[in-house]
Amino acid sequence: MKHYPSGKQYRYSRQRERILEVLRSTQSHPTATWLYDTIKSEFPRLSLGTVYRNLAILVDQGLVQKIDAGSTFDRFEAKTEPHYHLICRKCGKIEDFEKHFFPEIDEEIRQSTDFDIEGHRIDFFGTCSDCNRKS
Amino acid sequence: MKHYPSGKQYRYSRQRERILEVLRSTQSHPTATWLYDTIKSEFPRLSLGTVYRNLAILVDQGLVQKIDAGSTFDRFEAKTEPHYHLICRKCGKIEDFEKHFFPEIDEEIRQSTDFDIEGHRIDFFGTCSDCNRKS
DNA sequence: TTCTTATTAGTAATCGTTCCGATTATCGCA
DNA sequence: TGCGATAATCGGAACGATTACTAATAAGAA
Repeated sequence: MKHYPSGKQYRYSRQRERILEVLRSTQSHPTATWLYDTIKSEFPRLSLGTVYRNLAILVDQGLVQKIDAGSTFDRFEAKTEPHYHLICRKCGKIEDFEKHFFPEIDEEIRQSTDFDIEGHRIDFFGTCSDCNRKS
Repeated sequence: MKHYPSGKQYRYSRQRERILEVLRSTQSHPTATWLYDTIKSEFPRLSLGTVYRNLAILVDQGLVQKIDAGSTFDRFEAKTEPHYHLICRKCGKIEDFEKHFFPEIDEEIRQSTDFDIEGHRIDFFGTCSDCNRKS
């Protein structure tokens, strides 16, 4: 997703207002295309690019969260033991973290949902030591 | 990624063996393209499709893990309070989970790494109640 | 209203990933 | 060993989500 500068002042747009309304009114976690299809009848000339651009702006404003892997690429690893990942927000580097594992949290979750929980993943976000040194 | 049936018998392939070797020998979390570039010199006629297919097979065999968002689409939500996600492995549905939050695990991780930890994400994987009913 | 400039629509381009047909390699079995 | 069945490869085209570009439109200040 394109990065929009934090703190920028944006003009009002009916499309963006409506995108936020729809996002707030649903329990699901929509894709850009689903939002486009949903609002298209209200804005017959709506463009998919407009949906993407406004989502990026809403993320910049802190009104919307994007659920992703922190990277547009699939990444692979041969380590199959349970472990967590440290993901650097600046350079995208992924490091393994193996000092702690929390098997007990699966059990805590199982007690409050009807999902059949198989396991979990934890990603820690932050800045790696290399990027810290540079800035 | 294409799904390969679990438990299937696969024939030996030099390309696949090498892909696994390289994955096991690196600390990084490579992309398919990086693997392709890395072993291209050993297999001058290597195809990128071969890398993708063999990665999918290795994942099926449990020898490799794929790090992704569980979906090829970006997904968005307007809920900005901290919460976790329940992701259904069968239908891809994402549900919010808000009964527990574990702020203390950031602190535990901070003590054993030089990453500057800002926060974390937890995704629980399993089967949703709808899919459980159907099967 | 008028002027400036951010936003939009429409379309083309990009890029990671998957698919397809022809060729090659693996491997069970004679 | 050699044969036959078929899985795996290669090369390139196709696909799908996302981004980039440009002319037209709309927001908002004066």
